[in-house]
Amino acid sequence: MKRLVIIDGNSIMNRAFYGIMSSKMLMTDDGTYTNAVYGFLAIMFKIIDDLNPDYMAVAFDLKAPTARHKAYDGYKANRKGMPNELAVQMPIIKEILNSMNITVIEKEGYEADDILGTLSVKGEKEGIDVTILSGDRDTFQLATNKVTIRIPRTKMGKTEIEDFNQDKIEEIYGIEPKQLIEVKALQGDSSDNIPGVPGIGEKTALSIIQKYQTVENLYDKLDKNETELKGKVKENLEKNKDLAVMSKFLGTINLEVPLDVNIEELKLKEWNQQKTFDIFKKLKFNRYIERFNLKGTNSEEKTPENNLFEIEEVNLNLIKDILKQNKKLFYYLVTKNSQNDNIIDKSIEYISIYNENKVYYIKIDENNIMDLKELFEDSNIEKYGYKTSENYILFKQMGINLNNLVYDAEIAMYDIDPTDSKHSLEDAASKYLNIDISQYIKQLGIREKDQQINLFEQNENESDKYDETLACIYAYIIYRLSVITLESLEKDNELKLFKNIEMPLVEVLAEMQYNGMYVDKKELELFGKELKEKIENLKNEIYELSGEEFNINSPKQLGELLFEKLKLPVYKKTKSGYSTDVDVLEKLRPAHPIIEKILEYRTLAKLNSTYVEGLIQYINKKTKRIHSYFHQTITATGRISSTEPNLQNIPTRIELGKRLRKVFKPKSGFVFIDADYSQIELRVLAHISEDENMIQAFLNNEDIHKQAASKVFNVPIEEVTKEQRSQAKAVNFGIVYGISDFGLAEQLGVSRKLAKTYIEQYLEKYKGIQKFMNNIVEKAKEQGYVETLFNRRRYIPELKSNSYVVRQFGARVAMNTPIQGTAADIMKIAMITAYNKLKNRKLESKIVLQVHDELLIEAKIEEKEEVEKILKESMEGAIKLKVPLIAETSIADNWYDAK
DNA sequence: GCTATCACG
DNA sequence: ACGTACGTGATAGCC
Repeated sequence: MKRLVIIDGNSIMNRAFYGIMSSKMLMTDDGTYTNAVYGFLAIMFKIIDDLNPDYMAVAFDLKAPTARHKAYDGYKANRKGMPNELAVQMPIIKEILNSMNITVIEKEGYEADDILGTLSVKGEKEGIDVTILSGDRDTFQLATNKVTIRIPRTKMGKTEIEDFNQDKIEEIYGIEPKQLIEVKALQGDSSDNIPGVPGIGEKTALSIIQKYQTVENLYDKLDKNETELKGKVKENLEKNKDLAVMSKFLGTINLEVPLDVNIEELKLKEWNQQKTFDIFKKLKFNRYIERFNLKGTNSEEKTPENNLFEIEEVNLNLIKDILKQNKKLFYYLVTKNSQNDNIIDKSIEYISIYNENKVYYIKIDENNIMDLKELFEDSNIEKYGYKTSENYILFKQMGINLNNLVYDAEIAMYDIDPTDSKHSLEDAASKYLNIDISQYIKQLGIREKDQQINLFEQNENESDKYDETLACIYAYIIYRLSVITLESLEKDNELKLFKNIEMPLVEVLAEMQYNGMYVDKKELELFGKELKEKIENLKNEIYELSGEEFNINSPKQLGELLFEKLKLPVYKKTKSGYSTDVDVLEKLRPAHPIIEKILEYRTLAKLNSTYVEGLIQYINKKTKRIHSYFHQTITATGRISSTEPNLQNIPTRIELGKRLRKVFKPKSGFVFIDADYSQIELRVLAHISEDENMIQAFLNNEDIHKQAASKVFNVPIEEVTKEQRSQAKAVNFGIVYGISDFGLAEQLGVSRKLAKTYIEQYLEKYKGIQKFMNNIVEKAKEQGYVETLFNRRRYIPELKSNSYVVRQFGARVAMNTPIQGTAADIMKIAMITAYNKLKNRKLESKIVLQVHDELLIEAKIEEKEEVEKILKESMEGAIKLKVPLIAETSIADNWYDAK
């Protein structure tokens, strides 16, 4: 006799999820729970072992409402949605079933139960033994002596099963299985929110059905007053006939679901080995891999995963020989701290290299430095590395020019997902390759340094061996990452971005860091002294006005003074107490003379601590310059960021702060050439939205904020007041940020209603922008991400959030990222172009700083005209848009005057 | 290590 | 009814 097993997918997943949850939450490296999937498979494999079925199918519910929902709003209304930890596992189990060639059946408008029922009838008709595997007893109504219901139960961590066929059910309940529908009609079912007849429980319902067989017959007899029922029970039954009839409908499993599958198609087939292996590997289901002896293609390789890795200490000449054929160098640099005043205070200790399933490490010293130089300067050999900007500088400090750099693993991963902040090779190995590096090293029996606690046991060799092994694994990981991430970039249409923009930019940013900016330390210290004197005076004035001494820098203490002692009005609160930020203080300014002093104190304290004291410590003793890091893999939009120190937020808006820029100077014989993109983000917006009005404004070289004011306030352009222009400017900013009336109102200090009319007016006049904003959010929801003009991608999972606030944020991000990101891409192109022109023409002028829409070059006086032209042309010609790109340049002897 | 604040585009 | 402008980094206070 042939046998068909039909599994109730949702109910078994549910069982498995809650069954295994308590003991341990299984998880993959990226934090996806796998416990339900694991448990489901355990149950499924057990039934396959037990019954050796010929056919198999798994039925799932779909979200769409069924006939039952349509008939009764309350149906399953008290069901909570499944927890997210379970929901994420549903697609995984389906994928696995798919790889095992086990049929998954789902049908819109029907529940899994209906599919189970329909298939079981079909199977029985064809003379097949049927077993239904389900977690709940609702399916008992389907039992016959050919259709068995199997219920798994978890007891003390072990799964036991119980089978129910017609005989067994009759024995237990004293009625036929399908009469359970009648029982339920009277009794109801709280878990599905089926009402039943009030006052009737399991015992009563069962005894009634035992006597009267069906609901219809019962009511027939009741009508004719032919029953022995009496009292409350009778009364309730008579009063609630409607409920009983509807409950019967709700509780009846549909046996006639229109399914276009034949039993023959459900025949169990060979698994797709590779696919199943890949998934199990990813889920870390190693026990299943072993149990079914699954083999994937990569398991034959010599990799850290299977302990076949060979590590060799070699001479660099061997590597040079090998690479004569290969032309691809996968390397990782190990550094040590340097006592010198290096720009990055490290030097190279040794290098590891991967080549064709072998890894090598080479100690670097005076003897082989020339070999290293030859290798890395060879422009016929492609370099594949990690944190290559830092590599570039480390090499440069040794007199080596890193040539033909084609791949940086960190940047590749950043381009794939710029919002992922995990950048380490450990994270990458686990995320992209499913390799657990620390586990692997443990397997080798090498202990980490900090685990070698006992001094007598401490072993120099072992500690070295640990570092060497790790470095070798890193080189191998870089190789593997290059394969997988380049594929991924190609798939996402980001390969050009990576190859033509991101990788060439590495050298530009490294050079910027290497060049640094000269700072006149004496002048900076003098400025600091001036600040400190003023701060001291202000401090005393504030103490006098408040009548006590306190820490003005402490928002807590300041809040207590202002709002408790002085009883000033509270406009805004923070999580931890009163807000004392500028907005609040500005409002309070007329209320008390102390406010003005505090504001001034704040400004000066900030200038002194962040920009005077802060900057001084970064002046390199040897070069007298500041060598900030320019990070390429931090921002969500593609912009560069700057740290240690951040040179992208040196004050400029307030005059006193701006004076700081006077201490940034070119070296003697040089000048600063500064260039600023004019309105780059609005120009980008005009281009991608194709808005006619905004394009015209830029083509005619109009004042864009003035034009906006004229549109928003409906006045001729000549009559726009200063105030109106400034308000419209804020609207333009708002548009770029992904406008909200609240935000604009806050910014302008007007009512939300007024802000709303501004926005409506604006979008009414700039129809193209309105269309763009709507479309981009829709598109982002559909595909899950937005892109810049150069296909830089940012995923926006926020759009799927349950929280309105988070979804709104997602929408603003969808609007802002293509604008800010495209502007960032354009600037990167301009930088690469300018850099290459300076380099190719062997000019001595150097790019020293980028501030998003501004580039600063330290130019040799003799080269200044040529360089100014290069800079302007590189920026304006970076790409041709529907509107011109304008870069305004100026030449000066310090950064302050270069504006 | 987190929070509040403030500097920039 | 809810509670928001986009993207960053550094410092000081406080637990």
